[in-house]
Amino acid sequence: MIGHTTRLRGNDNHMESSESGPTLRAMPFGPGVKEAVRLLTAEQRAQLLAIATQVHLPARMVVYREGTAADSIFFVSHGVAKSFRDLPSGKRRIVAFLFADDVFGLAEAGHYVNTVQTVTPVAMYRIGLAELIDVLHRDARLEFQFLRKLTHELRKSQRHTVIVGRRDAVGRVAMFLRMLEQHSHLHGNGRITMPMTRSDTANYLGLSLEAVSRACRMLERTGVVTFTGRHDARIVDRARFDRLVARL
Amino acid sequence: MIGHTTRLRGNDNHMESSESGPTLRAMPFGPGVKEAVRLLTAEQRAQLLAIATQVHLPARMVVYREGTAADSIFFVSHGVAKSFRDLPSGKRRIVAFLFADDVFGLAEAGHYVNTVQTVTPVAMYRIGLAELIDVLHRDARLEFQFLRKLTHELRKSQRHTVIVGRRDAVGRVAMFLRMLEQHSHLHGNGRITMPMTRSDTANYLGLSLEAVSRACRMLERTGVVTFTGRHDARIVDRARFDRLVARL
DNA sequence: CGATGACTTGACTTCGCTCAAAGACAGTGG
DNA sequence: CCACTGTCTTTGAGCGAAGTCAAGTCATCG
Repeated sequence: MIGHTTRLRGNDNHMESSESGPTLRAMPFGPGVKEAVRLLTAEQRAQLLAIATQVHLPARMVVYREGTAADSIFFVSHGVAKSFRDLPSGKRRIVAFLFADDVFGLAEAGHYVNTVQTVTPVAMYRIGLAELIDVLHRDARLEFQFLRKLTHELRKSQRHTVIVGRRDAVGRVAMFLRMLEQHSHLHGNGRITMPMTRSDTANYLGLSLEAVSRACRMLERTGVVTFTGRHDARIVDRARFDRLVARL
Repeated sequence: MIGHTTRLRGNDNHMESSESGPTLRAMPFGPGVKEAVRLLTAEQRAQLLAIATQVHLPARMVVYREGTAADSIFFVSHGVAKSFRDLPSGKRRIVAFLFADDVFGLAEAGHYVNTVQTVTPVAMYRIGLAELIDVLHRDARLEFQFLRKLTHELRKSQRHTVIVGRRDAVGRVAMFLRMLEQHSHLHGNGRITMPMTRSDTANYLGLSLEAVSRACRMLERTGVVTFTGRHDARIVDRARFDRLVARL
């Protein structure tokens, strides 16, 4: 089910330097914090690490295919993947991009509903479904963090629906850039990395890849964004950019 | 925050004939069952009932508004509501329709993210957020059912995104009818009730209401569906209907 | 350095949106 | 019980924006 993988057992106890177990990131329910934060405590991460297998995949590898029996769920620790469905017409709809601190692999009726494929090289943790459920049944606090994460994902999906519902291509691309910016805001100040292809972007936004290309060119021509290389953008005119995003 | 309501305390213990507390409906993770089922046991429902307030609302009432402080979550027991956001342009996007056994009111940073308004008269349970979290922290099994429900909602939202991503109006309307059919399959055999207006349907599908109207007329003219009254449809030619749904 | 795949650009078509007006329905009050 | 009225819905004409088809350019990796 999984392609070629390099497996490192994560259960030889003590945490590694940069990696100390699966993580989740989400917006909290309550007031106060207004952006997504890491949800799990060190102990909770250790608890998950104990039943996890670390997996490294190169770019463009299929993690699992739609319809196959689901036995594991996955936690992204580094890299980007895409979750999609191929439609009868041959078109492909990307349902979500998966970044660090995201979970994927939640089944329906025992089978995965989407196909997941890496976009960049990805480091992730794999946990058997049965083991995870077992842990969750024992630890309500930990389970609650999953509830928060799922709620967060639901909102993201709803936002995605709103984006796709827009009529204008430039607006959709602008919203997409804004979304990516938040995921790569480690770089700071308008620098955005778009690891995925134009085709992936189009499939995510419900546009043709030509329309995405034209929209990007338009953003550049009007001086709102500059592209330094195909996968690196930079917001130049933040005010006009925000106006494009809001105008829907 | 809530409009005019008729409140019946749900915590005078013993269950009423038809209503014995909040419910959830979702597709299970594991194999076997292939459709959404009721998730909660009688004891779990009673447990929630103990902290719930029953609320009855007439049609077109706002339950809560986007951006207001979130202190409760709601369980629909009967009727239909819509969850939407009003966009800067004045357009409205309906993010979900809420049916019996659905939950709504999950907050983000202490505030509701969408506005919820009843479409038909709605009977529902209201539970204080603090009380619910308290119960969930005490009962991992119950909490797990919420996890299943949330996962189910995430899938529905993803499907919604795919629908909205379609280009053709008739296909989108057909998928919408199929969705409604599953929610009213109690009636059985192609009879579908559409409680919402054309305008609501349009806002849900990302179409203009004229486009929805034309699509319905088209479906009728080509003999795929018949409309007996504005809010009642019936699938006549199932084969061609399925082909319309699939052709995307 | 050459080839494959990704991206851009252009011409033409299509389909849904906008604007506009007329037709059905449901709830209200006489 | 029925006419009235506001809302919801249908239908039409014209326009614009994105899709499709078709070349041509660029980059990336062997």
